[in-house]
Amino acid sequence: MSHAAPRTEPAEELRAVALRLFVETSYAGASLQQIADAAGYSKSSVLYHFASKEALLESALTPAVDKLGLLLGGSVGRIADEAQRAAFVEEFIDFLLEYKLEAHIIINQGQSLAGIPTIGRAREWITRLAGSFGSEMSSVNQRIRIGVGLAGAAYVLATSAGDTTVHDSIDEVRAALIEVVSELVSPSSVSTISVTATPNRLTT
Amino acid sequence: MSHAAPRTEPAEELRAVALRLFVETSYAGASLQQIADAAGYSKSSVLYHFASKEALLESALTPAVDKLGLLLGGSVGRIADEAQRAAFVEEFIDFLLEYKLEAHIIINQGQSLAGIPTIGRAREWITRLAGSFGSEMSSVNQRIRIGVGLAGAAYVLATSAGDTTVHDSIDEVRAALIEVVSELVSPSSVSTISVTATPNRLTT
DNA sequence: CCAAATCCTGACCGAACGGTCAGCTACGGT
DNA sequence: ACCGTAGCTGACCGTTCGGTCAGGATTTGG
Repeated sequence: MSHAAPRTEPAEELRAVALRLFVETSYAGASLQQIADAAGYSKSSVLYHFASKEALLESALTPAVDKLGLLLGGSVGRIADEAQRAAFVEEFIDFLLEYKLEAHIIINQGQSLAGIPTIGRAREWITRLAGSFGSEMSSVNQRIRIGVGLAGAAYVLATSAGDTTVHDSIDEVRAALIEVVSELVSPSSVSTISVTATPNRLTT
Repeated sequence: MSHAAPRTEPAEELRAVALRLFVETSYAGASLQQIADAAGYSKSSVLYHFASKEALLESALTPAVDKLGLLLGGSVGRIADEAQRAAFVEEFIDFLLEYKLEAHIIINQGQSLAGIPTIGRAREWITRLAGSFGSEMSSVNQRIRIGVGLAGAAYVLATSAGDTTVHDSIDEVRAALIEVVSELVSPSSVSTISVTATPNRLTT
């Protein structure tokens, strides 16, 4: 059955192409025809591999949402601890780095796509995450810090992925994001960041 | 005159409804029929007031983009100064507070709508803004701080507009946003931020 | 060799899209 | 009374949408 792998699996390539187009144009704006053309297949072929446009979206998002559930399900109660929170931020940034496009869709189009099961799951996880942060101190200030940090980080990553410009090293971006989000989430103790902080270093 | 809800001018109400739907669903996802239904008019009536769907979007965004140009055009050179940068952040947050939905569209759908003139103008302004920030110190760290701050602030505002839980006072949100974005943009001088009470109430 | 399964496609469908147009009503100016 | 115009609408047009279906290739197993 699985003798040779001549090229990347069609379903996998379709997922990747669809994900890209769902971010560039929106889910509603990206048509099956565009996805098929971009992947080099016919529209019928797309619907052979995936029962519907919605199924294609779900199939493309499922790995990310599963990992999100794993990440939050395992450490949703331990965010209160100051030290472990830093570790969580690092994990979360890595999650965003791995699933830039998926995160972008969930964040920016999550509201209108809340009816789709996988999206709904993701939104529940995020709500639970926000709740575990807010249970400790639910001041407006704290909530805004968390919102700006997480949404801002996700946006910067997802946009840099689809856009031309920046070709910074991933490690640099990762370190900077971990630093700034840690600073936002835990305002008091910035100094305890174990990541190499490079303040104001010129690249050229 | 025997219509159900409309008290304001038809064109103005159509702009408002369209703006809301363009954010909730995307520009591509919101149809003229939906907009017309939501506003209590027929699709033909929408196209009587606005030449096309694109013209409707432009008409709805123009005030915000004009103000953005005014804001950036007048103060693109003084951002380098540390003290005036704080004032600029305050102005910018007020801009975001006044034009939440418009900012959300420009940020989240700007890439796919770059061909539309008004959107293009807005994106040029933002590029110039980022450039004026980056000219001083273009480290990866700094660029990410700015990106997270501005995008995060805009996202938090735009989402809170269409979402639940609005019991936060506007002034509280404003103060918190100004504080956190100032902290992100000017990492050194965090301690003393004087938030002047500027009336951000303007009838439109 | 044949049958079954896999992959892929063009032709086609009803619905919805953005947009055009002729015509309706209401009303102010003369 | 008349007319012009502003506001609004239903009917209609061509196109594209997501989705169905029958069937052409190609491979595989017996």
